[in-house]
Amino acid sequence: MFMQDKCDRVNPEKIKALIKRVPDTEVVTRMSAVFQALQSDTRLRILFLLREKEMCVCELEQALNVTQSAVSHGLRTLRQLDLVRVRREGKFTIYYIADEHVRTLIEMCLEHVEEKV
Amino acid sequence: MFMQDKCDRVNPEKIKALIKRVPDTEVVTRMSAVFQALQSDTRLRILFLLREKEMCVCELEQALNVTQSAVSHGLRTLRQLDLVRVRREGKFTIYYIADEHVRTLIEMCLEHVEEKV
DNA sequence: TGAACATATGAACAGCTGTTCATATATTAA
DNA sequence: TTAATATATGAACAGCTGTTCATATGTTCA
Repeated sequence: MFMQDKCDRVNPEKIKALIKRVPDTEVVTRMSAVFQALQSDTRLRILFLLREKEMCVCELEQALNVTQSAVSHGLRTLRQLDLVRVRREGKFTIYYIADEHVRTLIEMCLEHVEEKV
Repeated sequence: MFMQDKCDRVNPEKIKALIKRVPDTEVVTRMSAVFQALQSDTRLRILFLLREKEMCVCELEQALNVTQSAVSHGLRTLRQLDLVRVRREGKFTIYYIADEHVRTLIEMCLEHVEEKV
C-alpha cells in the first residue's frame, strides 16, 4: 500500500512553523541522554537517597544492595550529565544532587506515576 | 581485594531510615519506565510538537521525517505511560499531551541541559 | 459495497545498556 | 614505606530498544 505525501490535516506551512519550535538536534540529544540516565532503577534509587542527604559511595552501596562497581558506574553516568555532583572529603567521595531541576524532575515523575494507581 | 561490610561513615540505623524514604519497587519501576519513554529523540520530538498543539499521526509523521510505523510505535509507548492521550476524530487519531506533569518534566530537562553550554 | 486513506501491530535485526568480575588508582594512618 | 580502605574503570556478556518492513485493522465516502 502506498502512503501519500500528506494527509488532509497537514498544512506544510504550519508544520514548518511547528518544527521550528522543536529544540535543535544537539539539545534534544542531550535531553534524551538525561532521561536515559534517569531510566534505571538503581540510578533512580541513588537519586532518591541523595535527595535525603549527601552520601559517600559506600553508604550508597549499603543502602542499595548492589556491588560497589555498579554504584560507581551509576554515579559516573549521573555525574556526566550533571545530575549529581561530587566533593572529596578525605578518603571519601561525597555525592549530592546537582540542583533543583533534578529534584523537580524526580518529583514530577513521582507524582505522575502515583496519580493513577 | 576484599570489601568489608561497611565503611566508617555508614550508620546502619540511619541507612535503614533513609531506605524507607525511597519509594517501593513498583513505583521506582514505573518511574524508570516513564524516563525510559522520554529517552528517545523521536519520542521527545513528538512531545515537543504536541506541546505546541494536538496533532494526528500523519502530521507528526510529516514533521518528524520518520516512517509512519515509527511514529505509531513511539506514540504507543508514550500512551501506555499516560504521557500522551488520544481522541478519535473521524478517520484521524488525535494525540495530545496528557497533563502538566509531562510539560514540567520536559521543561525541567530542557532548562537543565540549556543551563550549561 | 469497495476503494482509498489513516493508523496499528508483529517480526526481526542491529545497536545499546547495566551488571558483575577483575583490577587499578587514590587516600589515610601506622 | 606498607597495609587497609575507598573509589574508579575496562572488559564482557545477557538482555533490552528503536527502527523498518510487511501487513492488518479501522474509517470515510462514493
